[in-house]
Amino acid sequence: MNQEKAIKEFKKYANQYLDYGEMITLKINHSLRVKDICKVLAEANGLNEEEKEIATLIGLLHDIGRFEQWKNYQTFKDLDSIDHADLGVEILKKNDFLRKFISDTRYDDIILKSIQYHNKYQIPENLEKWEEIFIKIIRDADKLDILYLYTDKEIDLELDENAFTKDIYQKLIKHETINRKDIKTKTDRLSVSLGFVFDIYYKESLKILKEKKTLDTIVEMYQEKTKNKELKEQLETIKKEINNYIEGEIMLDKKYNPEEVEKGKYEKWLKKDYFKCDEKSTKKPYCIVLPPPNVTGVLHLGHAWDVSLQDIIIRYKKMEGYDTLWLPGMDHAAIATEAKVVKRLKDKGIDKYKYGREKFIDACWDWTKEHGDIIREQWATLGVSLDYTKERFTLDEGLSEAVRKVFVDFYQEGLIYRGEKIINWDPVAKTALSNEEVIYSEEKSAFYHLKYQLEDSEEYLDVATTRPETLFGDTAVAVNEKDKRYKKFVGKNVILPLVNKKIPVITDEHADMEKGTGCVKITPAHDPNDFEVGNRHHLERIVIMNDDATMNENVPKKYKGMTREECREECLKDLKKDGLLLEVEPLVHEVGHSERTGVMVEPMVKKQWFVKMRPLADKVLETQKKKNEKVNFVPTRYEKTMNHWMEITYDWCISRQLWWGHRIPSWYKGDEVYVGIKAPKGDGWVQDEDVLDTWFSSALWPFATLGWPDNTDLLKRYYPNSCLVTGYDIIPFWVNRMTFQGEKILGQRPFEDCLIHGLIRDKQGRKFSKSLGNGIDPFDMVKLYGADALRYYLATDVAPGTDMRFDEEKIKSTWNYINKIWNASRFVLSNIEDLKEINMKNLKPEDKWILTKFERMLHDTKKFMDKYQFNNAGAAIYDFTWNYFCDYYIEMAKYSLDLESTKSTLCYVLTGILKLLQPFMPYVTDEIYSMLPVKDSEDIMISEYPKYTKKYIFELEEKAVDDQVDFIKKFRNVKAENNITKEMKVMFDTTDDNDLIVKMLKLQDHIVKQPLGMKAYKVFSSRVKAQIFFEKIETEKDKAAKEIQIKVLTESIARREKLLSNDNYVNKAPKNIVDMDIKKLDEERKKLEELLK
RNA sequence: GGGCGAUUAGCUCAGUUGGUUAGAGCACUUGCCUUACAAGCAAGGGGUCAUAGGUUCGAGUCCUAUAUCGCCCACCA
Repeated sequence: MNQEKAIKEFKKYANQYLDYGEMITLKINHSLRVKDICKVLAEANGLNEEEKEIATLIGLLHDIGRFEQWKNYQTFKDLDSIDHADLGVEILKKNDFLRKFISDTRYDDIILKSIQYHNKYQIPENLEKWEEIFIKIIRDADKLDILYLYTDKEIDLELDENAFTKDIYQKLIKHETINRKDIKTKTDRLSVSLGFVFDIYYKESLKILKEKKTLDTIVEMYQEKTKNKELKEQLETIKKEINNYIEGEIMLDKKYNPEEVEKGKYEKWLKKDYFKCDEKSTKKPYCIVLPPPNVTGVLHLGHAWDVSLQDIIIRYKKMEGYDTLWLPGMDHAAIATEAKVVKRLKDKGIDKYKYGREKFIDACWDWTKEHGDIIREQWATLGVSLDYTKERFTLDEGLSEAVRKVFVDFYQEGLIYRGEKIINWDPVAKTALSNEEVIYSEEKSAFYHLKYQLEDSEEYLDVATTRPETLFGDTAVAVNEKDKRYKKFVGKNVILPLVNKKIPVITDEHADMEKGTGCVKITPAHDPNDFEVGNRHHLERIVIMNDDATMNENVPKKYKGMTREECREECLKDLKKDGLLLEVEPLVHEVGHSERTGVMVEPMVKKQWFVKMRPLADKVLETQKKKNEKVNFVPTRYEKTMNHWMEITYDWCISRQLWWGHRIPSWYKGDEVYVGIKAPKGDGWVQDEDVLDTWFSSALWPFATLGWPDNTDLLKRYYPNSCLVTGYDIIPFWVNRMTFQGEKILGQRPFEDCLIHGLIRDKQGRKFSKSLGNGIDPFDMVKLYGADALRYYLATDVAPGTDMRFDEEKIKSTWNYINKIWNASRFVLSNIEDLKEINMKNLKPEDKWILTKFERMLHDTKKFMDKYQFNNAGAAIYDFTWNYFCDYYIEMAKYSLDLESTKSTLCYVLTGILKLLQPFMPYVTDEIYSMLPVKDSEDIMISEYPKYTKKYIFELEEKAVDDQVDFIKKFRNVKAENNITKEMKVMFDTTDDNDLIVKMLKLQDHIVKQPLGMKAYKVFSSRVKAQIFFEKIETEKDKAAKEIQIKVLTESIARREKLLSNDNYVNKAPKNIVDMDIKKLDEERKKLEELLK
């Protein structure tokens, strides 16, 4: 039969891949090539081209594993002539890349396992024996990751002469970039792709078992085939076992799968209204308002960090019995959003100004809706418990009302005024900017020394400037009064170059004798300092630029219409021509750029609205001195950041020449100005075209969202907010402004605590930026490791207030941690199914021990949680869970799983761990909690946080078991260090009950009652003493190690002896510290004695 | 120029009012298929806590100076 026909035939069966028998028969009969089998199966599984290729590779990898004679294979001569399995081995041996590739995917384990099993279950001679092995293997199936069973050589594949090895080898090389996740998925789908191998990949087999398909089918099939009565009966038993297994033990997959766990949970929580606050509740209120993300974009890692911290606080407080409100919302982000919408329209060929204000604002609302939906979806993915019924927007009706009221009130009080000042002008967005919106960056430039000729004289002034093009706006030259060099010039006029206008030489303190030449040209309309000088000397302000920073009619015709940059070039040329350019001195200096548009900011005189800051800032500084009224920053050092800002702040320019935002509630008619919440009556009034700085509205966020200016129940209950969480970069923009607004408007701090976190950087410590291309999408991390792992990592990686370097490895290791919890839970759950209630009677010492350890950990954890030290809280729980509960208690519990006390303890402690972790990992804890046989509430997130109780502190048992653990560790250490193996015998010198130790160390077959006549090594803790007898040849290395140990011990003993003989120390140091030293000294002496024997 | 912070293992970070032999994760070495987990278990190696002084019975921790790095603010004719 030719290959084509065979493939066609095989295709028919490809979808029924569960029937191994058929597959084998087919493949054998048709001599199908592995390549073709893979291809067909890939197609049947609906894989695309690329996946198909990977599938083929996986097929080969599976195949490598079946090879047994690899040890005999010596050379790698001819790719085409060798068996593909040989090739696999050779590739493994010779190709580092592939080794790594396979190692990364854990395939080397699979391969090793398969070889091991190959050895364990000998290849049978005939079908009868084959069945026996098959039964054995089915019995083992639930314990194994993967099984390979080879029939015999006859049914191996026959490769045709054009073995595909070379081809596949090439492909393997090509696929360096396949990541593990892909392999895993594809493997699952293809785990039965090679019919000549029985590979029951665990996950697949679980599915199959659950669906009661394959194993039943296979068992039945072999029941039919076999004539052996005994076998038939055995198979029947297996069938029963399988059924029990399906119904009983299998509740959780062997490996933690975040995708499965997280599916549907958020919807469930929403449906049950778990996130809603309860204004009517008698519980204590706890409120956080979410820093509203800008609707400009989607959430990034920084947001994920920010919301994770808040969610942890909210979930913790909820479990602690508070009525929690976490109020979500978004920020209209005036200039940022406007810039994005302008760009979007521009891409469509639409000009903002031609489009018109109304239509433009509609376009902004469309943008807002689109991005709002994405952001809400992202919140859901992260599992954050926001109360969506209270969601707000900084530009919604209520906020608009609040904004207008504040504006009008402040205006009437004189805290808001309109005036001409130098402001930072963004010539692209054509709007004013606040100081905070200007970013300074270094730029290469030059000091240009210009010749300002004295009127009617040959003498001149050397005026240095970095901006020669602004000379058209010059109205004076200033020198310092004390500067003797220029005394004679004062009061005279100089000729302004290029325009030949006379301007006066004046004295002003602004001119610094030390700097430059000591002469400053004064351009009052285009420099903040010069503006001040101009005010002092009543100088004319000549604005020389249009709003787009091109030169206007106040410059000579030649330059009109040029950009700033063009004008500078042209001026320099002309100055040089006239011999007025004295010197060009290269210089690097900081130049201000617009945060949003990136363009160089032009200082310009403009009429703008301002908030008078001094009285507001002073009020904050006053309040911050009062312990019970101030905003408490965590960490406290950020208090200084705010205070410093409050001290140096000056008037806040709040008007923006934009369309998207709160329009200024001010109307004009001729010279008349009306400021009010509503438009004035009568005709002819025109409203101010400008809108307010976005931070003006977000500064009202902590109370406007709760209903202010109405005195609502919500406001009364949740203001001041309990806590605010944000990054330190936002302190000047937002935290400060919320603080003075809250204190001014409501007379109280906006929030009691302010938890500050840092910025996220990449692994090299660089900021994430688009230009570097080092951005990480948090939701890619969620896809790979789950939201729980991401949240836990973000919350626990660094101490509060510090920057974080993003490290994917750490998220991976968090996955490991969750997997550990997952598996511990599987173990516990499978052993406490029949538990009806927690019964703490007849506790064994180890039960009391773990309960005590738990209580102690709980005590610490709560302390850390209350101080927002999630890194410490996380570490405390981690240490307990892994190093005490998993490594010791579960191991100890294995010997008394039938006792109710053990089951109760397991359940109690596991429940406790889950509850403590719930705020960090809401999804996986919800999943496991839901399977507990005994629990105190429907879902974990509404359950009570464990309360510290002395009831479960058992100091005696704690010490006793601590000592046993100490002994176990020491014993293992001695064993490992001395290479003591199976032959050892152990004798306990102490008569106490050492049952637990014997079991934990698996010493049952090694106990002797009398000392043996061979080398003995003493192992002792405070209470347990034992001797290990073993044959040992002491090597040089051992001797050297012993020497070092003796040296270290001797030094330590000497140090301690000296310390303890120091009366100063013994008298002044705390007793427990001294006692500790005495105890340690004693132990060290004993140990040394032992070593010197 | 003013202010704030950092410097601890190869890497990323903890380290509480000064107190046991300075910890964790990853990486590394050795052994292990151990009935929850091999993405695991057991054991181990690895640190002059940036440097120099000081206070103290005792300093990673407090003080002073220096170096390096980072951030914020201001200035920049």
